[in-house]
Amino acid sequence: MGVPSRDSVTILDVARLARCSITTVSRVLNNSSHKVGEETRKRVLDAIRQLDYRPNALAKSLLSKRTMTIGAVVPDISNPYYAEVVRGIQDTADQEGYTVLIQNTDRLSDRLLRGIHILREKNVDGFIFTGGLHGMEGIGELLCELKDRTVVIGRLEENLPSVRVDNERASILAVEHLVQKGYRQIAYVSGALHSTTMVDRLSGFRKALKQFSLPEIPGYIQEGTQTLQSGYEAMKRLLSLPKKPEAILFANDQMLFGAMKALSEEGLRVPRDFAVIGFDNVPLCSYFDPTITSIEIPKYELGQAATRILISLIRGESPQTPLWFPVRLIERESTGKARFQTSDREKGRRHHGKVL
Amino acid sequence: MGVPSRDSVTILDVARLARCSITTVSRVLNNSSHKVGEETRKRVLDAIRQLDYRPNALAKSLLSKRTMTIGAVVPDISNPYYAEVVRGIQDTADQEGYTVLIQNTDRLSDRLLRGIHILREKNVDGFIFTGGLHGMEGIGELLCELKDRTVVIGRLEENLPSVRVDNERASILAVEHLVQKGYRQIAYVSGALHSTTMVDRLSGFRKALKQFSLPEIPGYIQEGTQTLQSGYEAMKRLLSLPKKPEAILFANDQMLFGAMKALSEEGLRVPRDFAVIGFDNVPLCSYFDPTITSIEIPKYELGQAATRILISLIRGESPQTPLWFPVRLIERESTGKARFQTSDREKGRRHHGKVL
DNA sequence: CTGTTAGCGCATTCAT
DNA sequence: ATGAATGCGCTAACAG
Repeated sequence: MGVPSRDSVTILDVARLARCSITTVSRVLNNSSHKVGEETRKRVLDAIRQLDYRPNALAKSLLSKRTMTIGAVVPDISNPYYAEVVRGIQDTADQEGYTVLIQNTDRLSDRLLRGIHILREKNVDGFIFTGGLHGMEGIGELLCELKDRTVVIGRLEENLPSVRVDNERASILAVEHLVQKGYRQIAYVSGALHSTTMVDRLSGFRKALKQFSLPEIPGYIQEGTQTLQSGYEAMKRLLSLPKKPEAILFANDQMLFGAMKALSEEGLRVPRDFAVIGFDNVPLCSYFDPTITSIEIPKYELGQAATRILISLIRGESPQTPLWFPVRLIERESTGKARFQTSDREKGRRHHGKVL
Repeated sequence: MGVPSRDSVTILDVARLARCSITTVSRVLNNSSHKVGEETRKRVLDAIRQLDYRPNALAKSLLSKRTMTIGAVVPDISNPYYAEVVRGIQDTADQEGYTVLIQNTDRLSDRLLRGIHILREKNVDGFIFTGGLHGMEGIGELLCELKDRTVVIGRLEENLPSVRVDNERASILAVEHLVQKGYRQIAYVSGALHSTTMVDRLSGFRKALKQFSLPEIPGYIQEGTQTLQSGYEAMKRLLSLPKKPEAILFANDQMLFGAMKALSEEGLRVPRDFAVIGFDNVPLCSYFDPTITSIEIPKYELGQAATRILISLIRGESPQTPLWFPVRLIERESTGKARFQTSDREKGRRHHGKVL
């Protein structure tokens, strides 16, 4: 089926084979409201099939000013968190006939700018930004220029359409959970603070300490870089503190997993010696030993919603925004009973050091 | 800087402001070999800046037949393995001024077809395929049509330019390592066999058994689906076997991690009770407890090389292909000494059941 | 050195 | 019901 067609079958070729004008071909192609004779239509359809004709999206776009392409600017596609968000974007875009162009920034402001530049040059119909740069200069006005075709996941820029999760509240939720479980000396391992998400999670943690009248002990807030290694290192620092925490909240699961290694190296166990809780609820959480309590962020859904909003923006509609997404705490073993909680008799034995 | 320009500044606007013809503008834009007067050039450059003019890639492409876009067809971008490959593709493409359009197939043949269709319609200059569908019909001739602008990572189709790793040899390497460590009852947990990669890893395992004169014991080859859960389940099945294996090779690290949970649920430990070895060498391997021996696949480099080859193909060159990439075995604790190997006195106590 | 012109492939007036 | 002509923004022949 299909002639060994050269790649450049144009609408003109079809018209010739169907013995009609390109206008007519165009009409059956886009089933235009203009009436086309049954006879002719059939001939056209036939010609299209025979030639394996596919309309050239470029030419169409040049005319219509719409490329049916949206641009997504993300920190790093190989980061599982963003990979999931992007998948949500792609699937949703695909359903609506859009295609997605991705730019990685590695959280570098010049790469962000460059990414936007490239996407504009490629005439994308709209933009989705995620992985906000905290405190980045100059980006604001640039984005405002694109206000009518941009959606932000998070809060890169206040007055842009956006899709969000309440990271502050999520941290509070986590601390509340720990408090209910009887933990009071709570430490926090933050991610790098150039992301608004990480800024919010940290400030949520601080608010929670206040709210539950917990002490903020010096050294109990460590900053990592979202990586396994940085979690490992942060944990080492926490372990070297004179007064060790009872529970630790990590700004993402990766750092938590890194920290687990630091713990096992010292013969310490979770939740016996420490309670830990993570952020993101990656699949491994339910397969780790012990299973890990974590705050679930609806990554795929964020991408999906952002795309839906963007497309409706492109269509000239006025979608509701910002759209808030709920976060949930998934309780697992890692925040179970600690040794010092097993019985009243053991009270006071808390910090007598590890037991082999 | 920059007038609040409507988004439709064309080359004509620039020409008018610079009081010259669009040709001249075009010339300074692409620093054409045609000489342009210093005076004029300056005026043009100025106009461009004032109007914040950016050439329309669409129009350019329509003319040049080149979109500076390449299409990548992958199983699933949210799979960390492919996310890494894609990052290699994107970075390399970006360096060369190309942009990347990604299509996810979820390993469904109709989505593969659809993906190719979309990419052709968008006039990508070339294709990269990865995550080969094993035994897929009809795709061969379609791909051959695109032979001069397609690179395959793996072996989707034999006679296409490609970048490969020797997955068969990798399995043999793994088994060899286990044999050297003194293990002989070796089981294998495969991934889903619709991917050529998984087919090769399995056949490599079988070859290795022969090569080292090891027994292929019934039930010692399990098939999973690359997920944590399927690894967990496969391990459960292995544990229910009358004669349990001494060592297990997993076709990817995810399944191995899932299996670790099954082991710990039974109070079994690695490498004390079982040696395990994975594929892919994901970062977590060095942070897990115990650290995991794994076969490293140069994912990023594969994407990078495929892109380089594709671009040189597009340029009409004749790059060397197929290009083979080496695999390495990264030895860690998970293939260390087993209990039955600790001393000669313990010989014969091998399968006396677990010890708490 | 600079400008005029002719398309690239298509959708869309406006005629017929 | 059908077609001829126009132009989207740009580059490349081809004149001057």
